[in-house]
Amino acid sequence: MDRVRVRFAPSPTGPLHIGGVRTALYNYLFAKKNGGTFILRIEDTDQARFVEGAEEYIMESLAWCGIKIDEGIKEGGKYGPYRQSDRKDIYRQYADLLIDRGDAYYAFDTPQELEQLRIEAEKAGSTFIYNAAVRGMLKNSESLPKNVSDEKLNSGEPYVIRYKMPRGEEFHFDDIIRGSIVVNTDTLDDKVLFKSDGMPTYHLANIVDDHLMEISHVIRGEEWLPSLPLHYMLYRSFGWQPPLFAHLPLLLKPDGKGKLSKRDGDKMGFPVFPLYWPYGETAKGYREEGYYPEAFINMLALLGWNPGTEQEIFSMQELIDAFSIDRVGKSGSRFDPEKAKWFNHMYLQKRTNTELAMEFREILRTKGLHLDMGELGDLVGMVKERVTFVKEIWDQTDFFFKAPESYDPDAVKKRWKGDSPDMLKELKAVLEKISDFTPASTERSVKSWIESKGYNTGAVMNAFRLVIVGSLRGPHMYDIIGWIGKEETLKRIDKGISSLGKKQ
RNA sequence: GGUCCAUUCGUCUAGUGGUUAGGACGUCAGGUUUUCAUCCUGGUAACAGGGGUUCGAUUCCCCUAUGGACUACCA
Repeated sequence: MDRVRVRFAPSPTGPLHIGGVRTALYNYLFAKKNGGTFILRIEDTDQARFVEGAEEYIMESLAWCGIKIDEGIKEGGKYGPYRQSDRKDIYRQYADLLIDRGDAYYAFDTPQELEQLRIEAEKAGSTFIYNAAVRGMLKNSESLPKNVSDEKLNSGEPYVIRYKMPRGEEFHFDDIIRGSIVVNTDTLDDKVLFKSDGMPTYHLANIVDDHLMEISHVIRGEEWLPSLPLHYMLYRSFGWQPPLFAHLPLLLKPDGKGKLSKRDGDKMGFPVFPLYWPYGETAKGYREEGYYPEAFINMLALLGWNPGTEQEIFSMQELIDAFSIDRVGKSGSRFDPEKAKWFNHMYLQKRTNTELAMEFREILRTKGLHLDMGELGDLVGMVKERVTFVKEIWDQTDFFFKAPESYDPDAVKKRWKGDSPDMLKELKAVLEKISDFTPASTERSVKSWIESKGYNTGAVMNAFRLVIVGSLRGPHMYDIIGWIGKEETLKRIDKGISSLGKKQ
C-alpha cells in the first residue's frame, strides 16, 4: 500500500457533532494503524454558513479526544494551506481545465429560474434534474450560440460552472464498506462545481484538494455516498487516480427515527457534542457533563466498529492496534446514552483514589471546602464504585461534611423505633470509651456490645445510620464515623435523639 | 416521487451452508451487605416477511416490507 494519508474535512458551520467526531476518530485510527498521516482540512467554501468560533471548536474537540493532527492549520505541513478559503486561487484553474476538456460548461440560469423549474416539475409529479436531457433547453454554453455565451461572460453576467455528466452510461465504482455500486449516469445531474461568488463547491474543492494533498483513503459519512459517482467521474475527467473510499454508516437517534441531529441532545437529555458550545444557541458537551475523553472515545469507537473479540474497554493505543476498516458495519447505529454512562463508570473505576481526589477537590473548592489529599483520598475510595461521574461524588458524600439538617421521613418511619433513642444512648456510651477511633476498632467494640445485649444488628445500625447520615444510604457505618471522627459522631447521635425523639 | 444504501435480542454487536445463535448495555430475579449503591450468580430477549438454490438456510439469490441517506450556486 502506498503511504496512507487521510483527512478529516469538516465545515466550520457550528459545533462538531459526535457523528463527526467518530468520523475523525476512524480516520485517525486508520492512519495510525497504518503508519500514516492524519490531516485536518477546513472546508469553508460556503461563506454564508461560516460560523465564528467553529474552527477553534473543532480543533479543541479533537485535542480533548486525544486525536492528534499531523497536518493542519496550526500544525502546518507540506500540502498547505489547509483551509479552503485560503486555497481559493487554486480551484479556478481546475474548473477551467474541465471546461477546456469539454467536461464542464458555463451556465447562466438564475437561482430563481431553476427554483421555478423545480416547482413546476414537482407539480407534474416529477423531479427536475439539470442534466443531458434538459441541458439544451436551458441557458448555458452548451445550448447558447458561442458568441451569445461569450458575450454573457464578457459582460460580467453571473454564471456557474457545471459538470457535464455523460449520458446513458452504466458507471461502476467501489466503496470499501459497501462493495461495488453501479449507477446509470442519466439519474445524475450536472452538479455545480464553481459558484457565481467565485468559490468552488464542495465537490470540486474536495476532489482537487484530496488529489493535491495526496489523500490515499477518503473515510467519510454515508451522507456522501450519493455524490460518490460524481466524485469518481471528476477523477476520471482530470485523469487522476482516485483514492479509496469508505462511507461510514450514520449515527441514529436513541429513540424514534432518523439520524442523530443537533437538537436531539437537549430534547433527550444527553449531549450530542463533545464540548460545550458557547455561542448563539448553546449546547451541552460531554466534557462538561463529566465524561472522560477516554470513555467518550471508547464508546464512540464501538458504535459501528467492533474488534471481533469480546473486549470492550480499549485505550486509544489499543484501538489503533485493533482497528480495521473491514470491521466497520454497514448499518446505522442507534446511539445509547446508557451505554455511554457505563463506559464512563468503567473508566472512573480505573482511576486511583489520588487522581479522583484531585478531581473532586475542584468541586469542593467551589463549595468553599478545602481538605487535604489524604483525607479526600480515603473519602473518594469509600464511594468511587458507586458513581459514574466525579460530580456525583458530592451527592454520595455530602453528609460527611455536614450533620443532617433533616431526616428522610420514609427512613424514619421504617427504622426509628420506640427503643431507638435508648439503644443509641447506650451506643454513644460504648463509642465514647473508644480511644482508637478507627473503623476496625469501633466495629469490634460495637459488635461485641450488640452481641452481649442480644440486640438486633439491623435495628441498631439503621437507627445509627439515620442519625449520622440522615437517610438510609452511604458506605459502611464504621468507615463513615472513622472519617468524620469521634466528636462529630457523638454530636450527631445527640442531635438525632433530640430531633427525632421518642416514637409516638 | 426518484436514486442509492441498509435490515441478528429493546440498544450496540459476534457468528456460521448443519451452533443450545455468543457477548455487552438495559431490564428482571436471587445472593452478598447494618442501608443505598456497587459487586456476584442466574433469567428474559433476536436472525423483518415471502419465494427460490440446496439434503439442509439466519448465512447465497430474487421480491416485498421497513428504516436511512441524498435529491441546493450547503457541506
